[in-house]
Amino acid sequence: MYLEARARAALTGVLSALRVPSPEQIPIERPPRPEFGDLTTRISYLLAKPMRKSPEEIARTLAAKLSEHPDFEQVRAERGFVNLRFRPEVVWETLRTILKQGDAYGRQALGKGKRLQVEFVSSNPTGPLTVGHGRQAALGDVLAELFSQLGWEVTREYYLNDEGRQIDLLAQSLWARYRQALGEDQPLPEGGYQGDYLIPIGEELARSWGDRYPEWDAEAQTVFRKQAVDRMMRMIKEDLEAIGVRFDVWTREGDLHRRGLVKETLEELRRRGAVYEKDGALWMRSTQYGLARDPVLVRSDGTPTYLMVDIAYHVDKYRRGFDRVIDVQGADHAEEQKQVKLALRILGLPEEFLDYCVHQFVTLKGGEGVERMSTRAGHFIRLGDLIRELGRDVVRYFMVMRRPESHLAFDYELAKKTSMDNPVYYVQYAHTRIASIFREAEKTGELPPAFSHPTELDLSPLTDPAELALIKELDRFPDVLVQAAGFAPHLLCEYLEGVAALFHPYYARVRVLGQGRATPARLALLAGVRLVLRRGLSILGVSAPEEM
RNA sequence: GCGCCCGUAGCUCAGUCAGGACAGAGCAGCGGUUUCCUAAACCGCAGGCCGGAGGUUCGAGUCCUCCCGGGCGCACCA
Repeated sequence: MYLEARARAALTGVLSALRVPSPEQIPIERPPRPEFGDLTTRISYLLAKPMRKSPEEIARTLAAKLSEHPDFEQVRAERGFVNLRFRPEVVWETLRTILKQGDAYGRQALGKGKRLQVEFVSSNPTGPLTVGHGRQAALGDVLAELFSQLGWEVTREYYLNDEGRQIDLLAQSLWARYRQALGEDQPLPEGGYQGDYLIPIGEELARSWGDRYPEWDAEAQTVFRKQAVDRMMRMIKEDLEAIGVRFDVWTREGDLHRRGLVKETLEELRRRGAVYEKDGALWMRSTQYGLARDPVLVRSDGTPTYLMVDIAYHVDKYRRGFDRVIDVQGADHAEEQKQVKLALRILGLPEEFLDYCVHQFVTLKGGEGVERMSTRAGHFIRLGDLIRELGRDVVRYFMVMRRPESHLAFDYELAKKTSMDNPVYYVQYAHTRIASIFREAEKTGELPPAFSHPTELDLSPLTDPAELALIKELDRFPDVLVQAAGFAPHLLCEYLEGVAALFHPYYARVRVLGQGRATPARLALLAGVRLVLRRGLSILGVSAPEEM
């Protein structure tokens, strides 16, 4: 970003000197090949029409003028592009500004003074978290952290659906397990929860309660509902802890009802003419607004649907003063999302208030087939088991290393490897190697009196192309964070792998310690690399180990 | 049937939002490298009509239309 700003400044100056109308946005990009320079602009293509000249000719004019600028070592007009290569002095200055910022490097003020809520996981308390929830947990947590880096005040929230039919079904399933533990041949209810995880809980309840609840009556229902939800939440919280996610706010569906919010929201929708009655139920007029169907808001038995409560919940989020809300959800909720957005529009909330980060499902590569996981059918892999096997770092990293809207084929064999084939270790090991050099430097007394005054560092020994390339890559970090926050955390993974991929060969080829004047300069470079790796990994919630 | 997402190297994926220079990475494959800050490494080679067909454009992996293949959704479930 530093280099881009310098290039932009230079280009703006030249355009006005040549009295060329500068377009709103001067495109400055990284060229596809290093031979084309550090940065490139295709501005000539944009100016070709208004100036009635060929891009090649414009590029030549711009290049001639730009080559007088002190920032550039080389300026070339090639096929209509203007390719820029910076003088090493400018690159060294870049490293100095990075080191000066220290741990603040990459932090930005884009969202300053604004409040953001990220709602994610929000898994129903009907079973332990699955691998699929793991993707959502990692995604939501990393997104939240990214926005926080960009200056937003972020709240992580979990919506807890602890009422309704699924919970009844769960409670009855647990009761059946309890009866089974007492030796009774009690079948699970139809459509009940078949997973093994209810068996030990049923056994435990049988031990402490004995035969106290022989019938599935009102009393048993109340008791088993509470018991089931409590036990499931305990499991879920354990799994969340294992993957390293902490929520600031837990909202229970029951609270929304108690506060009268659901009723109130329904009334408002009705007042705005978006509700009608049919077959004893209340429906929303979604088809009038171009959606495929009208959904039910209140069932004929008077209970609100999940959608109705969800709408009310989002109104509540708005009232709580958030400027923006991001819901991380699986692709199977697409229809629901359209309905909620429509309802909010009808209620007069701003269009940009709510955004969905939609992600596809996780399958296990190399496993038996690609069967979809289902909590109800008891067919799933527990997130907690995966973390115990692979570690939090690997699981978190693998969950966000692909674009959310792509299916994630979790490569278990690769995840299990502790070699640098595993991208997590590849990045972490770069950090470790640097840490090791600094430990060694301390021993040999080559560690300069800290890098607290980077302005005084003599970086001129950094002339190796790999050294300059590394600094230019470090310069991208703030920009990568902005891009990654656009629901694309995988870009941060790719970036970190790229930094590591520049560092490892450099490490293998160039010695840092015992190189006279070059040593402090190279240590400064390494300090910059270490800083960016540490910052990037920390945003992903992955550790940056000193040793491995 | 309708709607949304995906289809890029043997495999897993970037690049598609803002169209531009001979299409990138990792793994797998093949070949090489180790007196020195951890070889849990490094270097090199090979590998692709970017699912298909049209269209827009000076220029299309990228935009538009249609088709094919895969996933998801189309409940008074959540």
